[in-house]
Order: sequence, then C-alpha cells, then structure tokens
Amino acid sequence: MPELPEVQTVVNGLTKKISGKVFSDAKISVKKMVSTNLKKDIKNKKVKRVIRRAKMIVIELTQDKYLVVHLKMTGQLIFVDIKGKAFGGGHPIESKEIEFTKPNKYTHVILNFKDGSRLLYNDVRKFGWLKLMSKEEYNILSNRHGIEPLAKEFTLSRFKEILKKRPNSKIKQFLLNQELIVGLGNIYVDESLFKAKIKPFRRVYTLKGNETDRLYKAIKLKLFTAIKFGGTSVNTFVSISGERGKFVNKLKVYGRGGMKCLRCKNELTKIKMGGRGTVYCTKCQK
DNA sequence: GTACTTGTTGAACG
DNA sequence: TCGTTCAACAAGTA
Repeated sequence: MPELPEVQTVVNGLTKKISGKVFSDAKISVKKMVSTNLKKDIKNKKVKRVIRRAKMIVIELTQDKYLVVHLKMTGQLIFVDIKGKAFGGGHPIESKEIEFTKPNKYTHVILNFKDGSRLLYNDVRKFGWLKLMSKEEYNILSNRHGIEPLAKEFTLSRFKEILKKRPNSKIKQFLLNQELIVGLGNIYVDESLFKAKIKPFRRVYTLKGNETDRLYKAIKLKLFTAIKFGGTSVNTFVSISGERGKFVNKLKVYGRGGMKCLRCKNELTKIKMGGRGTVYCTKCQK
C-alpha cells in the first residue's frame, strides 16, 4: 500500500543505486504487467535519474523514454547489486531475507543492467505495472494527476482554490482523488484528518477557515514526517517480517479501530467510506 | 467459502 | 455535461 512517502522512500534509495546504469535486457514472466514494448526497447537505455510523480516511480532514460512503475498495493522494486546485496524501499534488506536477493515466486519482472546488477519487481497480488513510455505518453499520464502536496506551488491559497472545485465532496474522498491532489491514500488521509480534528465525512464546503488551515498543515506535516521515517511499510511482502518503515509506529488512527484515541481516550470508530476502511474519533474530530 | 485489503477506472445517477 | 457515488477489478491472505 505504498502512498507518497513510501514511493518517495523507494525513489530516494533507487536514485543513488541506479543513476548512470545501462539496461541490458528484461525477463518478464507475467506479461500483462508490462507494456509490450518494454522487453525490446529497454536495451541500451541509460538511467538519467529517478523521480516520483504521484504514487508512481519514474525512471527517466536516455532517448526521452520513461520507465514508469506503479506498485499498487503490494509491489516492490528491489535493487540487487553485483555482489548480490539487495536494497528495497530505500532500506537495506537484512541477511535473514537473503532469499529476496534472488527471484522468488512473486518476482514477475527482472530488469538487468549491463554491469550485472539488476532490479527485481515483486508483487504478491500482481496489481502493479511497469510501462516504458515516450515523453508524450508520460506527459499525458502526468497531466491526468493533480498537484504534488510537497511542491512549493502547493500553498494554502492554492489548497483553498482546489477545495472550491469540489464543495460537495466528502473531505476524505476529496483527498483521495488523485486528479486534484496526488499521493494521499487511505493511511495518510485518515492520519491527516485526525491531526486536523476533522471528521472524514464532512462536506468540503462546511470546512471553516481555521479547519482548512489545520488540514493543510496536517497533510504536509504527516507526509514530511513519514518520509523522514522511511514510510509506513505495512509489509505485506509474504510473511517475512521485513524492514518496516518506522512511521508505522507513529500512526494515530490507521489500523486502530476499536482502540482508544491517543488524544482523548475515546474509543476510535471504524466505518466504511466509499468502500474504504476509515478510522476516526467521534469525540475529538469535529 | 467468505470477508477483507487499495488505487484506479468506468458506469450509473441526478 | 458535470459532480458524485458506487461497483468492479486486479489476486492473495486469514
């Protein structure tokens, strides 16, 4: 369930590892997860840099090509160096998980570099994808997505403008809509709304100025802090208790339905909103 | 067998 | 046509 901070963590790790490397070939065992041109076109392309756009990993290649990877719920992109040491999600994988330096039953794509190192794409549920696209295709994809909440253009007044576009939306669904603001998923929406003391089903137009202000600050704070802690790896990667992103210890409401509110001791309520599990405090979120 | 998990998309509605 | 909600889908776990 990688959201913005998790994807950023992967990107931060990857960029150090693979910038300047040249792809040699690709081994694809699950064809539907990759674009048909990938196997042929990845050869001899060099990695210029790795960036994040929304929840996608974007590997910029020479000749104006873009390798775009979406991890969806359970995808992992693991870099394995020439010595066989693996790095995933920005965290070195400890020796007890040495088997993940080798392809396993969840490894569906292997991208080899000319120097013998490689990238493994693992995905338990096969929801993710890897697409090799042109600059035009990438721009179209990027333009379908909204503003980056950590970019300096995302100011409070900009946030208010975007809120005005969907006055009747429930605030949770507004925040999950990637066409408006990108990167927030179920975890960080629930956490931000708790921090801002706003109930998830409040309509956007009912938010007071000070609430909007609190929410704006909460979103930025939660995302920044989560990146600092290496994301929230609720590690669904088989049953191995891997290197968990340390933000998991900072969660205030996500996954805590029925437990006590850490702010007011009230029992946290869990409901469904738009098919998503949603946890909030009926007492201190207004 | 069934409920549950999330990001995304497309259908259906008013 | 638009905003909004809902269902479906991917595939596996508990």
